[in-house]
Amino acid sequence: MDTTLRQLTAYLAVAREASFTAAAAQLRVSQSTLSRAVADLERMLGVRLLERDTRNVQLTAAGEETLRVAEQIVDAHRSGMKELRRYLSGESGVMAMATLPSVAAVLLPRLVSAFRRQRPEVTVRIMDGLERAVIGRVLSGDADFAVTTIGAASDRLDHRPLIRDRFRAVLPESHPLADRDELTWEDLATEPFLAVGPQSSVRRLTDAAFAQVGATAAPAAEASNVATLGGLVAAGLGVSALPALVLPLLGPGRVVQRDLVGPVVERRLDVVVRARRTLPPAAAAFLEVLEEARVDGREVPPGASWIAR
Amino acid sequence: MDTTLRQLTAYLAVAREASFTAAAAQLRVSQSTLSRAVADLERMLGVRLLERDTRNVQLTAAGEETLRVAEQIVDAHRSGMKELRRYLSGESGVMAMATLPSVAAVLLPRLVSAFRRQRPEVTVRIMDGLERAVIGRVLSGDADFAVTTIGAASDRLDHRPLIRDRFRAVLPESHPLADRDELTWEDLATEPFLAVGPQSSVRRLTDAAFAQVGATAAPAAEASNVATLGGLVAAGLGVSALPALVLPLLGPGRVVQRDLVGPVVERRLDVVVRARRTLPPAAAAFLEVLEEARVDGREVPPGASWIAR
DNA sequence: TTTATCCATGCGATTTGCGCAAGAGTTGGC
DNA sequence: GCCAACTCTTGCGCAAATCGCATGGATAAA
Repeated sequence: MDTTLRQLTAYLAVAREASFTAAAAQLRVSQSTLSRAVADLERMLGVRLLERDTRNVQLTAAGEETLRVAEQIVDAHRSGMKELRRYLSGESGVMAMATLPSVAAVLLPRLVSAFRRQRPEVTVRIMDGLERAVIGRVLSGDADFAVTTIGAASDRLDHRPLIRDRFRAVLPESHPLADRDELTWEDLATEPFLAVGPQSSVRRLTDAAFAQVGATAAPAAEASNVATLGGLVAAGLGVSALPALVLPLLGPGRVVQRDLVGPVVERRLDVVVRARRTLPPAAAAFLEVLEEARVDGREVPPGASWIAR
Repeated sequence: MDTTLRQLTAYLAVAREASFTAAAAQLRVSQSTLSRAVADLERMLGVRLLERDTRNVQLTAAGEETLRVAEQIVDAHRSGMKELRRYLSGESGVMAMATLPSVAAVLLPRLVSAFRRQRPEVTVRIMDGLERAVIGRVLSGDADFAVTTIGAASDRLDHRPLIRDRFRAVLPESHPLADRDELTWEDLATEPFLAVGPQSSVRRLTDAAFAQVGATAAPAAEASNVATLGGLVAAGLGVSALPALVLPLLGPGRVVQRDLVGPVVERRLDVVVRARRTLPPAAAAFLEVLEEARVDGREVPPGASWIAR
């Protein structure tokens, strides 16, 4: 047989109070319960821990040592469980997410800031990359979840829509088409087109949109970095089309943006998690913040400050 | 309600083995017991810890964290109780004793060495001093016990005889009385007497012995340090009488020792402990060594190596 | 399709835990 | 010197927890 936490806790209280009666009041059990618990502990250890006459309770040398050990054990239990409960409630721990660079740079800062104010002890880990890499992070478990476009379904992943992000046209400030409030993909097809790199999920969508209106010309230039793209547009090399969320990353160049229709093209950002896996509590808490922010199903407005509330 | 060690241990085994059946075999309980214990733990924490289909048992993120915490707690209990049992058996801990300088220097070294060989992890603390200080150490609890003469009984102390230590005469090598094999206190009374300091328990006995033979002269000199006394005797300033155990401390001077009778005077060294107090296990173990060394009631022989065996 | 394996659960027996109340011993006041 | 008050111990009975057995349901392997 081995000692139980119950016994150690009982002994601890009695030894600290130097009284069975006082300890019983403190633990809200009857005094006889403690008498038995201590007697059992003594029997199991084979030593007298408390020297008790009817007036005083006094620790023996063995009792002192047992007190120290009992304190360690009970405290390890108490603090361990407390820590665990904080983890389970999402108050502490690590929240690891993977997402596209635009989401990471534009959407997350305010949300993370709000989340950290709510749960200051959660470590937030953000890994950004292109869709393929982001999905890979989730599949490998590096990330608890992702916010990303998702090209192909997988039975190893679950996903649900989070936000719709509409493409807008991007033109040099002085471009003739900049007069109009609204452009079409056919309008863009008449101009040299500046595209993002072929790995980007955005590229898939622009290619598809042009194909839909029967335009097949290759891009005039490609840049994987959006700021570079912004610079090229500002320099008058051509026009582009990008999701609203990406626009703040265009950089300091003088460009203008316009509504883009015919057709309206959106990319959909989903929350992606591993199938049949429960999220770590801190990550679940972050997802709540994410979805509570009324982002759900909403479209990203043209301005960048849409999440300000 | 709070988690019990039973539950944590059960979860630990299941999580480590990733199998209820294997864990049950390891813990030698039925598989249903573990199934319940884990379910209870999950219910109390309000989280699913193990994702189990009929083929695999897999930890959730919460399960991983719980595993870490459970390991800490169970390990703290296991190692704490192990340490405690070692302390209680006297294998570890501290043995603190107080004793007279002669005992400390002459009697203890061999005993402590034997004891340390037997129990290498016990710290031995020896405090030496004169009787009054030694007794004080025991009363204050600084020392677990003492080996000392004990002048006055106290109801706060228990004591039992350990060893008898006979006084012997000490003379300059070339002294006329050195011819004889055996001297009397009357013989010594005819010579200048070199006494130990008035605080020493030895002094009480020499004074009493001289009084018994009707000699009342004051000592020719006093020295609290026995080596000093030895030097004085060697220099021919007079003679002395000291317990056999003290003689090895006389120092390098050329002195001789002789049996001393008329009357035979002994000091008795007792083991002194606090009344109504249990000894720390390590101290009790040392006392056993002390009393097992067949010292009990024996007289210190003239040579210093009497304990060599 | 059958078989084997694994976890969950109903059931009954046993053990454990608990409080009440009485007992025993000591202190302090009258 | 006796009694009242206080404290720990212990007998007893009840309630709850714990356990193992046997069974059921589900799935993977043969």
